[in-house]
Amino acid sequence: MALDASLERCGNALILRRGPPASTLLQLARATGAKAVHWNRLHEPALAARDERLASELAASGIEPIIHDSALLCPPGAIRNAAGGPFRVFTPFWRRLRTRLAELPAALPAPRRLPALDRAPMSLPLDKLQLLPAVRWDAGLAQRWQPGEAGARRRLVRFVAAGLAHYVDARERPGEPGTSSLSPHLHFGEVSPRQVYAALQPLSAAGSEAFLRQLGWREFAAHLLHHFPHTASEPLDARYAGFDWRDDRDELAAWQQGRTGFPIIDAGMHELWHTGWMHNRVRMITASFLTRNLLMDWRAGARWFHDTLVDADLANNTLGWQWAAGCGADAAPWFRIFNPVLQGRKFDPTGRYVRRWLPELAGLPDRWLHEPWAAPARLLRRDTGRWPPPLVDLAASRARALAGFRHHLAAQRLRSPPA
DNA sequence: TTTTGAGTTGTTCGA
DNA sequence: GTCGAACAACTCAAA
Repeated sequence: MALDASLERCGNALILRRGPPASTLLQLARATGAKAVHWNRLHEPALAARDERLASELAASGIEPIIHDSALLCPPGAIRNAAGGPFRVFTPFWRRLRTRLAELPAALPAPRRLPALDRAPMSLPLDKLQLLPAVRWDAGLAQRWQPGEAGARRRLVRFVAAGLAHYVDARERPGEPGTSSLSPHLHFGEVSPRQVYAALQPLSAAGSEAFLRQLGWREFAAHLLHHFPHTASEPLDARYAGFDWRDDRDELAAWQQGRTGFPIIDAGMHELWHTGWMHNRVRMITASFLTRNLLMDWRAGARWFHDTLVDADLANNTLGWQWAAGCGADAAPWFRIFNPVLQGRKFDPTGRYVRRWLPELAGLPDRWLHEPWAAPARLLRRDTGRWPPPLVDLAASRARALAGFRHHLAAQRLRSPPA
């Protein structure tokens, strides 16, 4: 209840209600004599449409809707290419957005006082909202995250002071705390990208530009979903619309539960399950594995990530999965298939990440850590002996994917030859 | 207006 | 062991 605590410090309190947005807010506005309702704009298409309806219903009842823009550095409709259309390639998009950052209005501080009402309206108790799952799978999340503005602020300050200088090198190594871990806080609006931009000033520290560029990806994802709202469920690259993805429930479950036999994949899926978060490098490796080595529909992977990530964000998730599957804007080319053994060796060379999430492999020497099936039998102790054999053969599954994509794209060309 | 070059995140193969 | 080529096709902006 971090928000309630913040409001209390301003001399006020949070009021919880449950019901259809317009009628619930109208009732509350009448009970308190409010003349206006303020909120921040959301850009996810369904939520933007809901809020637009809400605004017109409030206005029709004489309550002024006042909408603020704090979720993004720049509203998605505002960035256009020379032809007036949306960008579909990141770098030109980022160059354009980058030139506009200096003109951003500064982030305002939170108000010190919010005068309390004479008669406090009724609030539902928090547990009435039933926000927590009946089966408490979420115990590990509380250890990793501190929700609320204070937790977000602390993370931002610590990252700028200690993380930024090593960001360029450390951000690719999942075994080290090299990234900001701000994603859930940004998603829930506990810190705004403009506050992050302000905290990075004067942008002279090593890593500032590289980190800012990652905020640029967040903007690009929102930009794409805004201009191409169908991409949450359909590929942006229409050539892939009819691709015949495999559908194997057992293999999907093995991937979800981290039982593929590939340590970097399984470590990632365990990290996701236990903390609600996964390092970005490992998101790419696990997504490449599902969509290419297992040749399964990116939407199945996107759904799992959306259900398990604490930073689950429709725009970012869609961009990431379509990138990995090769069917999005500026996507990985179809022939780029990550090899989980090479990726593991390259980005987790000392095995810190794999050993943290897969303790049964902790005793294996670095040399074999990313391919336990190839280790000499004398090194496999009883605990590592139960390690599942690889779910697929890497070379064969790679060849299957390449043949499948090549065949599909050739058939597409026959159907619709280039103009 | 047309041409040209670059573009987040790789792997494999053969010289 | 190292290195370059091949693996395609398309967007965008600068020249």
